[in-house]
Amino acid sequence: MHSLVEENYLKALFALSKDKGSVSVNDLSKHLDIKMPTVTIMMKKMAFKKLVHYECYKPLILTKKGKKEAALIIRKHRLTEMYLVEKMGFGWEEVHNIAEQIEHIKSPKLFAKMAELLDYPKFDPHGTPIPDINGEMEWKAYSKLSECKPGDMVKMAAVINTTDEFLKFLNRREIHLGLKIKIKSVEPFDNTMVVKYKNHSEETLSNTVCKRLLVEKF
Amino acid sequence: MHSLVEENYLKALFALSKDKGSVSVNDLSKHLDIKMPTVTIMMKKMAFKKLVHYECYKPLILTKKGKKEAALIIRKHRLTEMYLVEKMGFGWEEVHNIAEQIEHIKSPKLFAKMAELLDYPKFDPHGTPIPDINGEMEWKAYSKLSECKPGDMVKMAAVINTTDEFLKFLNRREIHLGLKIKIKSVEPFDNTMVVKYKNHSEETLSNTVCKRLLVEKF
DNA sequence: GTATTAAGTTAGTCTTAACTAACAAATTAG
DNA sequence: CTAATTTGTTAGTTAAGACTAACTTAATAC
Repeated sequence: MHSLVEENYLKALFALSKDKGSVSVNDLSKHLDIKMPTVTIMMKKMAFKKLVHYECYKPLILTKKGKKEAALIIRKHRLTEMYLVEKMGFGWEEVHNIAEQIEHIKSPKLFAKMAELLDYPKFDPHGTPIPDINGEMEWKAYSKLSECKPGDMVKMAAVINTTDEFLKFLNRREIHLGLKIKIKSVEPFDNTMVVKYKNHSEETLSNTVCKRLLVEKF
Repeated sequence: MHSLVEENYLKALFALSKDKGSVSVNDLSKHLDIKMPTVTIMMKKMAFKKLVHYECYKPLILTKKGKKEAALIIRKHRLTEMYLVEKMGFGWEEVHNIAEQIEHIKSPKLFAKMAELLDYPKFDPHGTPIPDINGEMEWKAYSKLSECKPGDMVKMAAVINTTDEFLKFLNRREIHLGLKIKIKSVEPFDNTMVVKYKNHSEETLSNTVCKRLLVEKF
């Protein structure tokens, strides 16, 4: 099995390589808050274990094996988040730090039981997909709220770049998954949106916020 | 906070000092399967942190602080065991290894929530008392089954020295907490007991087993 | 009460995973 | 296309927590 440290490198590599497919040593270093020389050394070790493709001065690419193992850690993380919210009554803004620790627990049975009790959930409390037991995961074709037009009616599907602070902000605005939102207008200067939902009078949402909300149009 | 390693030393010291109040370096070394020189070094570090009283060539004694911190780790362990059995459907023989890992999670909220959902349990699934939030714990005055006499009617109250193997043995014999047992006879040669319970025909239990079962007389 | 054995300590080494300082390669700017 | 900047690597150090070998103190035996 892998060390806790290695698991964190795997997760970071997986998260950062979402779009480009590869990651620079520099990005990984910044993301983990670990200095570059340490990252280089670690990449060589992980290359030896066939978790990452490493060549001097080239971008880092997870191997198939590395990708799968990363996805399985993320599976444990998201199952835990879902369990904490659904079965233990935590708020969606409280679960990240706990899941960050529990994801490293070595017990297939524990996570199998969570999955069973949750009836094999496909999404975590933030709408993010939970990889299956083989590490496979698919994003539905959601749009960013920031890309919607005035007049659109949308439903909140997922939150990205979740931080406690951002989730608390959404709590204060009573914005949650499944919420139906109508877009009233978009300020052309800074792309601020005026929206209407539930019994709220019109709310103004900055572009920073709208870029982090994924919605389904209908 | 303490490292995972330090927490394991604390737990071991606490467990071993149950009766004598102190522990030898040798005992601790054997219990943790860590060589004596390493233990000595660790004891000096923990003495510096005021977790243990250490003097060269003298037995090890936990400080008040060390005792409390050990009890709080044990609290997390036993709450977790109880949660896994009561809320997730695990068997009492499956939970030790998982709890051994979860006891190190840093999240007062997680354990507060477990305690709340379990309605502030006083005992774990093996009948062992769960320390309270201040690290206080009291054993009820149970007897060992091995110390009972023929004719005694007793109720299973707790299991000590729990190992997976022993618990599976009890499962096969359908012996569980709360079970009412009648002592038929004791073999004077090896203290083997013949007992009767539920719809079982007479069962024979070795002294090794009887010494690990705590019962309430009635 | 000395000799032997067991327990405890000291000194020195190893591994993992971090760091800084210094250097090398790649990229970007002019 | 060379110069400056950014990115990446190498070398050497550190801390935690383990080890073995060798030595010392304490306990036990006769």
